[in-house]
Amino acid sequence: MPSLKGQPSLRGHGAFDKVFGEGKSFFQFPFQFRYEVPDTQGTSKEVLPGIRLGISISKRRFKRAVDRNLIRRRVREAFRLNRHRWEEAEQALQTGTAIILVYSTNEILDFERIQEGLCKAMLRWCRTNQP
RNA sequence: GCGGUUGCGCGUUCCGCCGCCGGCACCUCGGUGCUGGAGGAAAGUCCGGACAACGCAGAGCGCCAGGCUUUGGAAACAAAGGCCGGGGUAACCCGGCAGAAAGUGCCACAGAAAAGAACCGACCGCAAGGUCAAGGGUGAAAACGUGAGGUAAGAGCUCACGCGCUCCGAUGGUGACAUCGGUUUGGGGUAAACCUCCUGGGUUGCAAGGCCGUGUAUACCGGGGCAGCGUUGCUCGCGCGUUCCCGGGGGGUAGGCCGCUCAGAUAAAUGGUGGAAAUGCCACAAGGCAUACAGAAUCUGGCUUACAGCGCAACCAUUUUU
RNA sequence: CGGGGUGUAGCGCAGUCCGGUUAGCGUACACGUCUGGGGGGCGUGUGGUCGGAGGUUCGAAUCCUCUCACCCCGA
Repeated sequence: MPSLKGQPSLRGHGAFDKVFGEGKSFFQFPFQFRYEVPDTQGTSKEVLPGIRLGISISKRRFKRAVDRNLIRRRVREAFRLNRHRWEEAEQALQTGTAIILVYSTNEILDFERIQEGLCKAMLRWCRTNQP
């Protein structure tokens, strides 16, 4: 998974399983957006502040490793370039949180489409976080 | 010029901006600078090797792989050559290679018979019976082919020529083998059926294996200790022993480091965007579209599979001109 | 990254080791029949590139090689 500067990426079997098991989710094309519920009695004490991002691309959908690499890099680049748009919400968090983007379509989308979908998804996450 | 065959090689390049991973050096401790950063198949994991753990006196059985020759190689395998079969006008390409006369098995249907065969048939004979394997039909496959002699009829029964096999000799070649001569013989197929012979392989694999840390119930073994019980009424001694402590042992839990590499990974870094150039296709033009197959995970030698295009060399066929 | 397995009617499976006669069974589907009707029983029938491509063989679902899917196991 991508190691973004200053923001550790989401890694380790335990972390992934926790988000998939306990977290909430919604769907915004082309992603299934899974995120960790922030205030769980302060159990995540070792976690650094900010967003930890995980990207999941199914081997079932894309058989070739080249295709999975391409999609993952496009998603990560889109996240990096548009990060300023949800910076306020990110800094409002007291503790860190984890997000997993599950790429849920069978087509390899170009960068513009991925960027559009990612921004919509992130802004939607910001709204659910601060009502 | 056009088309083709073979062997090699390349398989996009450059610049601007914003970024990623590793290493090194500074230092205000998370910034700055320097530097390295996917392939010919990295792939499939089909064979090898290194390396690691375990096993091992020596040998055998079993299993797996290979099987013409020479050379290279640790082995897989490769290159050149030989023979056989197939494709192409040609250059050339593709496939195969010990043993079926050591033995066992199988050969459906059809057919008399599928391996030491006899139904129809031919001949002798009144008949019983006997001799024979030419011709017939079946089948994927039927017991050397053609001609002549021979015979009751026939048959490699004999002869000539041809084909194949065994052995011997000569010449050429390192050799497989080729050519020629002689000799013996004429009894299918299948070993990607069992098998025989020769050669190679101990087994399991980096999730191997080692170190550190975390740390809970305790089958079992050894040592120590309090109380207790037994051994004679008591003491010593000896034995037993719930529980406690220490060590061994097996079972279970989340993680880090080494192995692990001047690419070197905790779920895994090489990207995004803009502009030129090159090549191909389309178009009168402006211009437009496309640039393959595909992404390292201990390293390495092969094999196989995928692959848009382009360049070079040799050769073949065809057309035109000289 | 290493081991290992499975592809056969719409669905679930035999057959593959040891090649040959018709690729079989259950279920589903269609028709007939038993019943006043449903359910169920009985009978008949339809339905197969044996995952794909080469090879060995007279002959391949079966043997050999390559390839494509899917599924297990191993910190």
